[in-house]
Amino acid sequence: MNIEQMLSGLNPQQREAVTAPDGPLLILAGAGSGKTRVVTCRIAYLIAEKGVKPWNICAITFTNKAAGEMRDRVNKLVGFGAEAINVATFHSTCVRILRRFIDRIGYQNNFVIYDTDDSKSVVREICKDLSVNTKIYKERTILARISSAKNELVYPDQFPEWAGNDPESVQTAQVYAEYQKRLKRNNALDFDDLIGLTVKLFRVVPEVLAYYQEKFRCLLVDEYQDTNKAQFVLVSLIAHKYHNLCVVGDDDQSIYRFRGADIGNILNFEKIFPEARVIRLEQNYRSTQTILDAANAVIANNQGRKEKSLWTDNGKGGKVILKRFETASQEAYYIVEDIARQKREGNFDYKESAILYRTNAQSRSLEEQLLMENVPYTIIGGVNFYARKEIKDILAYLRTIANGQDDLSVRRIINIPKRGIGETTIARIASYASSTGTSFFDAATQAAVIPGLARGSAKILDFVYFIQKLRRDCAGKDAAGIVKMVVDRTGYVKELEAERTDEALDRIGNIDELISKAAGAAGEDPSGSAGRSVTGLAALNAFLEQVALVADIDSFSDDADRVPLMTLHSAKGLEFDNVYIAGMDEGLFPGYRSISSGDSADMEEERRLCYVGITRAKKRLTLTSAKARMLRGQTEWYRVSRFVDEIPEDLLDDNRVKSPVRRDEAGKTSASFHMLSKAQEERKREHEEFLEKPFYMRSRTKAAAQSAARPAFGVDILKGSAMMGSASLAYGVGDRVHHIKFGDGTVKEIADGKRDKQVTVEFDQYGTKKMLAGFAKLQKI
DNA sequence: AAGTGTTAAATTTTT
DNA sequence: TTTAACACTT
Repeated sequence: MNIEQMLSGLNPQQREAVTAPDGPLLILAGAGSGKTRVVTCRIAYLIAEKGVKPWNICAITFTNKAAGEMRDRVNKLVGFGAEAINVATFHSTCVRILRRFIDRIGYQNNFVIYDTDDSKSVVREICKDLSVNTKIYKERTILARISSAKNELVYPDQFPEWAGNDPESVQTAQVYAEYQKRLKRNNALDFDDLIGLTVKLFRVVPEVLAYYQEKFRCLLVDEYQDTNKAQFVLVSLIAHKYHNLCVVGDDDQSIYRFRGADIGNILNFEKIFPEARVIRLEQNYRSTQTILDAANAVIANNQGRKEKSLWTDNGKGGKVILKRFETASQEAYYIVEDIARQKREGNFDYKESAILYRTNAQSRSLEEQLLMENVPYTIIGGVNFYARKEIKDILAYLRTIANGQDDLSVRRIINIPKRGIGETTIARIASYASSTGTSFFDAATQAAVIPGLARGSAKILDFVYFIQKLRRDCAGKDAAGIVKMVVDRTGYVKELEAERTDEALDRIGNIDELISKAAGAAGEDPSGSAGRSVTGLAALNAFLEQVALVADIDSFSDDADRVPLMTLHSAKGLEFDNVYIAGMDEGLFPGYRSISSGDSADMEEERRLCYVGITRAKKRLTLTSAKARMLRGQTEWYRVSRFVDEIPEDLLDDNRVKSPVRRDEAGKTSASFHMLSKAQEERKREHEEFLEKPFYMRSRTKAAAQSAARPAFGVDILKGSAMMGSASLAYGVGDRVHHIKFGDGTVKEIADGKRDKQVTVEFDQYGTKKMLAGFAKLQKI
């Protein structure tokens, strides 16, 4: 594409950013301001106008998805030579560097990558071995502290000084040191090591650094607001020679502080690079002005930020819709109904209507409702695909085949499927391994000579031979073929099939997916020499490499017309015509932790998350809230989120009823509310007064919590609106009924549901629908 | 060693 | 509510 043409399609600020001369450049890109476009155009500009060689450009993102998108767009823009540009995530860029040079700092180049689960197992083991009291010092906490130390480039020897000498830190220091030793022994790196050890490599081996300073002469970093200290240092080191560092980000969208992201990196960019040029992109091409105004109003309540204000020349658009419900299921019902209606009326496809929420737990009630109404959906996130048990089992096999040094994987599968190898046997092998200084697998090879294993050694050797045979038989197979072989020969799927449960079927489905992912990865040689398909252990290694660094969001595509459900975090970087943010409740969003932490930085991060959510919407935004919802089995009560109050009223289409008598969504069925006896009314009032105080401010003694939920109305009144209606259904199977939206129909079935009766009606116009009696508002005709 | 049952415990967000 | 860790039984 012609560069003149390309530039003429940009607004002045964008053009300035694209054509800015060499030197540090900070692009403050508000939500929807065409950030990716600017980055890709700049890359094209550098190549075409500045004579920069494609292989001297390195563009770094956080997710594979972002990298993939950037890759596609760069390819289109640059054409010849584009494939030589490094477009990759922080982690995969580091892996590539380490695969090549990590032996310079005493590691092996064929290391494996541990995920958080693996790390946790290692920590658990260490705690056992060092007899750490995990009642006081939780494994999770220890792991979190190790991780944040690594994010700050604090290595084990520096940890005591860094952390202090309170008992917990002393304990953590020991675990950290041992953890690092074991990882090394297992030839493994965790996620944080990928960054941290690359930095170490650069610091310890100057010629390697010098090599990359030359190679990545032009460095571009996306989502810079999410970088942590280690990533900052990494980038600074590489950019130190040429200062050609272009960072793009939005401090208002920094939402990963909890895992070490340091918003200071972007806020202080100009202090660190005094010659930096700063360009603000404030024109938004995504949303309506009303949505932007709402977002601006919310984020304005944050202190530590770069002042900026988004605007658009899109129209004003409709107001932000705000709905308040009694319960989470009513909230879900409304959202699903509304999505269905938008689809019916031809306003928005399912895939254009996204449901966002703060916590994954909230997806449940929404999912139930979507199922009930037969609305297709996809949930993004939750348990990472590669964290699922069955997938981890298969992967452990693959790792064992690829590299017997990874004790964790070997031990994971040594008794899967059951081979009669128990804990004591494993412990014997482990101690033999550590006394002889070999890996667990190598020790197992010697089972015959391990003291105390006389009887069990045959089983061990069977396992060893099994693995060795698998290893030999990899020859000539591609990754998918190898996965298939493992699945077949272990009998993994067969075993699941025998279970005959839904869950087992699910797992089989996941394994099939793994195989097709492997098939998709086939032939893709990560070192670049495309075209030649790889087989055998090389193919296996390539696949394992790919698999280690993927997130769920990476595989999200909007091919199928399904309603996407995801957390606000996952939604960052995406956009939808019609967005619902569910659970706008104080205590849920913002979460009670950030309310009670006393650290305003926590609240500001929540607010940024809210800002991210609002700015996902292009045309229509709905915020919903519920008075009460179930949280781990208990009903908790919420008032409306403060973020809602931060939106000016004139931007809101607000259904919060101001009149004293509340009519809930169920309309007539909630007449039950008005049939309470005087005494009951009184108790309900008392209860509500008590509950004025949100749950997270009440004393948390068990007794108090129980008496709060039980003696007064609590749960009953919640379920009541639905249940009381169903206790006396005015219709039965075979009756003709009328529905306010679907018109007339015949009742086909009435089934007892969890909360309510589920009525199946065959409507004359709209076909068969299943609905909850309490909400359906069916009238006998 | 494997299966069963009990208890406790925990819940943000994920490259 | 759901999950994981632990103890106990067979």
